[in-house]
Amino acid sequence: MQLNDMLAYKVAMLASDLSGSLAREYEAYQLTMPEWRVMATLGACLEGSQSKYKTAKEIAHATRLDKVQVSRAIERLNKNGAVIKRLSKKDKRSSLIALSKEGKAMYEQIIPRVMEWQNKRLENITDDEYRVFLKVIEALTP
Amino acid sequence: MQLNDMLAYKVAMLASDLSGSLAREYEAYQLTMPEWRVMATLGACLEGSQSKYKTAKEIAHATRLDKVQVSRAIERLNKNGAVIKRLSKKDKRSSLIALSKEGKAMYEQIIPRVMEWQNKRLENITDDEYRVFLKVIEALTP
DNA sequence: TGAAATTAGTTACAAATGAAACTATATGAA
DNA sequence: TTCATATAGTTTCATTTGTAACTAATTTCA
Repeated sequence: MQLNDMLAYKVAMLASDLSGSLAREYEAYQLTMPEWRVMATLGACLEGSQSKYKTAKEIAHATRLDKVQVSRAIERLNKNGAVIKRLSKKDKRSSLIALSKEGKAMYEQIIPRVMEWQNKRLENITDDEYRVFLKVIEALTP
Repeated sequence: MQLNDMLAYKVAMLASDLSGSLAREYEAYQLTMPEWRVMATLGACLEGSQSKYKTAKEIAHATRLDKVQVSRAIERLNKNGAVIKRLSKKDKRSSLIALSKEGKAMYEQIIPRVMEWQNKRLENITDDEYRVFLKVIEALTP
């Protein structure tokens, strides 16, 4: 069996390539990958009717980062003014996090770049193929 | 845009899940992921007509690990007797690496487990779907 | 109630990682 | 040749990362 044939290896290669390539879109804003994921999560929830505040736990769940990474990302984003933090009255152990005005502006600058990056990556792939691709990803994820 | 919709994120999640899950198959042999990849590369080349010896550079290329990781993996595998190392006469800077007898035996124990693991993962996916999946991976990789 | 167990988030520490410097050899052009 | 440049692989060191311990608050149920 060739390493090339191996599923986990192939997917790991693709992931590392995609992540690295995508990172170039937000590195210009001095964001690390965990930081960008936190911002993306907070940005996404601005659109729906839900609260714009999320706890670190909710962010960890949405991004699938562990709580230490989330804590560190929030700390840095907060220090740089991209997110605000207020103590939850309901549960004094946790804070409620949201994008600040500056953070929202940054998010809105980055999102189109990410969309464009993704569209470019997908341009040689038909809708049908992509649908199957997503379905297989779904099926491979337990 | 939801984080969930994002290509790079989805693939990264899948990769981390697959790698972690596969790792359980070789962790029993005290191998780290780079070490397993090195062994898999050396094991795969036993089958063809090619030489069973590979340089660290060739291994780095095949595994897509960087040379530092390869150097460290080889060092540990060599210390544990899984690979042998002999100086290349052609180029005294580099060594030729191959699986030792014990290393080959270990490889042959692990490979069926990896195959089985992979087949199990793929069991809900049709051949056609898998073919498209691989094709999309191909198309996404520049 | 209230003591025991659980949970949110942070901190401290150890292991993994990666970039850059380094050693030894090889290549190439003057 | 010989000097400059390039390459293989290792070592060093700083950063990243993940695990485990910790603090503070909350929940559970006897």
